[in-house]
Formats: sequence, structure tokens, C-alpha cells
Amino acid sequence: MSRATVSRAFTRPEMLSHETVRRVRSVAKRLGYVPNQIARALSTGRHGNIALVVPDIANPFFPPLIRAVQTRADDAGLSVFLGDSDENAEREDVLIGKFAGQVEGFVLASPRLAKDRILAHSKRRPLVLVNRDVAGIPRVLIDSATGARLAIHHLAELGHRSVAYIGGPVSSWSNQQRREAVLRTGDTLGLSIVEIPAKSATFEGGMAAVAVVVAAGVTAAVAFDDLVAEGLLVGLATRGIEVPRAFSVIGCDDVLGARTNPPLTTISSPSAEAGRIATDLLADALKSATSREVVCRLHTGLISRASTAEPQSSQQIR
Amino acid sequence: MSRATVSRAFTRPEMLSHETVRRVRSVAKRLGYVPNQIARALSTGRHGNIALVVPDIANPFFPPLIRAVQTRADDAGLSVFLGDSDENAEREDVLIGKFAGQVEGFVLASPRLAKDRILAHSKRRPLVLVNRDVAGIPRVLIDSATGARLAIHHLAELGHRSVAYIGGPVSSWSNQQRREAVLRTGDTLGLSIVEIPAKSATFEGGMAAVAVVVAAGVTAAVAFDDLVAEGLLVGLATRGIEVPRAFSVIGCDDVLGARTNPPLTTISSPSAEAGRIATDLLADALKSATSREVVCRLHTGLISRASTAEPQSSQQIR
DNA sequence: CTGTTAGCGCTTTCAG
DNA sequence: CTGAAAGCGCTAACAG
Repeated sequence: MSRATVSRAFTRPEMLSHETVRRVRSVAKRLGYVPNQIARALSTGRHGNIALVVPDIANPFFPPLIRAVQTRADDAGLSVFLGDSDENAEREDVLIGKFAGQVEGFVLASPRLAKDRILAHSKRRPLVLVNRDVAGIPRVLIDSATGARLAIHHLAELGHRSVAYIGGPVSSWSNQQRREAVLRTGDTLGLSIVEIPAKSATFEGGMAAVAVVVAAGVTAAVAFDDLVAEGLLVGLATRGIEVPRAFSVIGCDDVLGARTNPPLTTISSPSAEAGRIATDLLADALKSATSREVVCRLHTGLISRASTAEPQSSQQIR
Repeated sequence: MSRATVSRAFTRPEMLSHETVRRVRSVAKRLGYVPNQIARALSTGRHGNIALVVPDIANPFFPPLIRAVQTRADDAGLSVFLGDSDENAEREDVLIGKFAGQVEGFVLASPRLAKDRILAHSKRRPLVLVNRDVAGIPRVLIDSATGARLAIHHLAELGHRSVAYIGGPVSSWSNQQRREAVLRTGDTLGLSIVEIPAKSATFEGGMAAVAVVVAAGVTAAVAFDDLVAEGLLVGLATRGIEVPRAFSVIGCDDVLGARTNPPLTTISSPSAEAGRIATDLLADALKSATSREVVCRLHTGLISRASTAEPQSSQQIR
């Protein structure tokens, strides 16, 4: 009964006789013995840990993604460290550095980090991106541009002629996607689009934006995400502006379901799907070591609820 | 320039001459050398990893707690694994077992696990509980009972005579706390309390409960948490029952701010504070190895917004 | 202040 | 199918 035998009983039982395995296991249980994972990791160079870094765990967009990553990681026998960068590129950099020594790879969701830093980190460890488009790095992209286009078309069909885009974080790839799609589609359709940055991509940011939205004289707004849209909704209500009768609003991500009043029309976002795929991609990269370039685009759509309608007849154009 | 010197240059630079440290570091940088954390962990027996297990990361109660744990862990030089048990005791057990080999300790938030299993795990690793009261294990308890009492008093003062308690997960310590406080206070004040379990502690569960709440003939309800309360709110609105004019509702946890319509009166919950303290407790336990029994109680209060009012004059008692 | 020497607990050839 | 022995890369006495 050498240590090698014990080791094999746990890692390659097929190499041993049934009987031996049984015996080792039973004695181990009796003694409360469990293999030391650290030692095993040192010996094999593998420990099955990965890290997931998100900009803000409190943003409802991320929890479903986080869950998906965890579930999937679990299936692949991986454990996941979670890091929250607080929307801060530098903190993100530090976090990644801190994890680097103890993980086999990373999933970076909506990273705010500069491209060259991402590239640098990817030299050291396999790394897959969600909602960030860096050539040479495997990535899964939720293409909210398609949804944004649909949103503008929807608004145009209803008769809106001038609409606002309430922007999100400037370093957010998703925001750039949405912004461009809105601008471009508005242009194509002959709508006038006014860009209004939200102070922060939050409920409060949305509320705060109401004043300038109203001043802008638009009849509808599409917001960077549902949180901002919700802020818009209650800000509007506070001012006695009825949605959708007097004003239409469209959100993005579909994290609120029909909870708002009125239920929010929004652009769907398969975030769990993104997390799942990203994790699979990473798991593959870990075993094949061949990090071929993969980019996976996920589509979005418009979920029509009750926050959009035709503009009032007396349409004001400033 | 022995390996020991290199080691010391990274872990105890004060033992070396300035010059040597500088040289080692510079060479290391040039070569891209970084100490291998696994090997270090094997040698020292310490690696600074902890695990945080929550029942449902998508429940807005947890993200602030998770963040707090991470931030605090970071300050203490710890990295955190996150596990989501999906409200499932068995999965929780498995998760803990999986992590046990690679963490120095645990923070279990609102664990659904049976007491003896918790005790068993605590034998192997230091472990601190949030919102779970198991004698012998360090724990931080958000005492929502005080808030629940205030809620019932508030309702009684407004003139309500019969109110419903919409329950949450039965294995939840918090739910038991709230339920008992509501029942007891109602009793003291001579109110009639009717208990209604939510099918699930979610928005949908709240909506689904509306039918039986209405049938019960109560004039107010306090819900297990804000999610359920929100479901109640929109379910009530759907039936044309005006809140708070015709019905009052109180939530718990204060995770929605003033987002609901009407803004929800609720019981505050210092979840971030709880996470912070729990992490500090664990960090202490890790260094002192003296796991003295600590229990920290955090108080809650009633945040009065606009979802409660006097009952209608024609009060119906079935 | 710096070098030498044992391990930490496991996996893994290589022999039997 | 099982045992012996050589590390994985680092830290920690113990000497100098």
C-alpha cells in the first residue's frame, strides 16, 4: 500500500484492481483523508480554477451571466473566483493580476480595460471576453445593434420623428454598439437623434436625465439599459408626463420583465447564454491549448411591451 | 544568489539588503518571473482563498453583500470563490465540499443547509454564517424581527385590524424571524394575522399570492421581501386595487429604493454591513485560529414610503 | 545579510 | 496491477 497506490485510487482507479480501490477508499474515509488539492496542483500544474471579472455585480445584467458561468464551470469541473471591478479599469487590471497566479484562465465580462492591457494579460493566461471586441481574443458578443435598429424602426413606424439616445459608460463596448446603431438607423430613416449621456448608467442617472430629455423636445427615448430606462420612467411620471401616451421609452437588456409601470418595451439580451458560451470557450482553450480565434455573436430582439405608442398629435419639433 | 534569496526578496524583503532586493526584482522582471503561488501555498499551508456561498445571486439582496465581502477580503489579502446554491441545500453541501480543499474558510450567506451539516463543515474549516443562527459558529444576524415589529405597529396605528404575512422560503432563518415577529406582534396588538406562503420568494410568487390575499379579506400585507412585495403591488394594480388607498403593503430588505409605484414602504437591511463584518470575522478566525463564539446582531428599521395608509372605512372582516 | 538543506503532499515514470 | 524514487517550486530552519 504505497502512496502511489493511494494516489491512483483517487485519480486513476481504472489502473487498480477493484479490490484495492475499494480498500483504499474505505480506509481513507475512516481516517477522514482527502487528497490535498494544492499538492496535486503543484505536481500536475492544473487546479481547475478560473476567474470571472465583472464591472458591477449589482447591475442586474450580470447575475444571470455569473450564474451561467458558474453552472457551466461546475460541469467542466472548474471553480470560479469572482471579481468586481467597480466599473474601474485600473481596479480591473489589479484584480486580473491578483488572480493570474491562481487561475488557469479568465472570463472578462464587459471589461473596461484598455485593449493593450487585455492583450497583455492574454499572453499569460487564456482569456475570453464577453461584450468586448478585441481582435485575436476569443469573445462572445451580444449584438445589441440589431435590437437597437429594431427599436428605432419601431419608433419610426409609430410616427416618432425625433428621439433621444441616453448613453451609458463611454468605455462600454455595448454602449458604443447601441449608440452607433441608433444614430445610424435614425439617419437612414430620417429621424433626428439627440444624444444625451446619463450621468451614470443607473436608475438615478435615468431620473437625472429627464430634465434634458424634456428640454430636447423629443417624443421618445431609447436608453442604454433598463436601469436608465426605469429612471426615465419614474422621472417622467414625476413630471406628470404619461408614458406611453405623451412619451415613449425603450430600455435594453430585459432585466426587469413586466415589473415597471408601464411594462417596459426593451431590447432582449441573452446574457446567460453569453456566460455559458464564454465558459465553454474557456474550458476548450484550457484543454486544447490551441487558442484559435473564435468570435460568437448572439442576437437580440425587441420585446414589445407597453412603454411605446404613437406620439401625441401636436408633435413638437424644436 | 540562491533560490532562498529570491524567495526572500519577494516575501521578506526586510531580511535582505536593499541592493539585493533591487537586483533580484529587476532580474525577475526582465525574465518575467513571478513566484508560483501554488508552490508557495504547498510550502506554507496558506494561500489566502476563501469561499462565499449564497443561495441566489440574482436576488438583489445578495449583490451588495457579495461586493462587501470581496472588498473586505481584498483588504485582507484574500481572494474569494463564489458559489450559488440555487436555494438548494444539497447543492450547497456539494459546493462547500468542492471548495473545502482550496479555501481557508467560508462565509455562508443565508445557508439552507441543515444544522448538522453546517456543524460538520465547520469542523474542517473556519466558517462564518450570515443570517443563520447556529450555536457555536460565528455569525452575523440581520435582525429583521425588530423591523417586522415596527411594520406591524405602523399598520396597527394606521388602523388596520387584519393583515397578511406573505412568507418566504421555509428553510430561511430570516423568514422564520420575520414570520414569528409578525405573528407575535400581531397577537400582542390584537390584530388578526393570516399567513400566506408565497409559491416562491419572487416577483411571480408575489403576483400569484394576490388572489388568496384578496380572498383573505385583509387590508394590508407584509411580504417576506421586496421582490414578493413588488409582485403584490403589480398584482394588486392589475386587479384595480389601489395601493395604498385600498390596500397597504410593506416589503423587506429595501433593495428597490423608490423605484416601485407607489414607492414601497419596507424594512431596511444592512446587507453590505453584514458582508463586511462576516469577512472581518473570518479573517480574524484565519489568523488567530481561536474560533471564539461571536454573534453580531445588526438592526433594521422601517423605511416609510408611500405604500401604506389607513384602511378604507368600510373595512371588511370575513 | 545570504547560502544549504530539508521537506510541503502529490503524481509520475520506471521497474518489477 | 503495484511499489520505489524523483521531482513540482517554494519556504523555513539552521548555519555561516
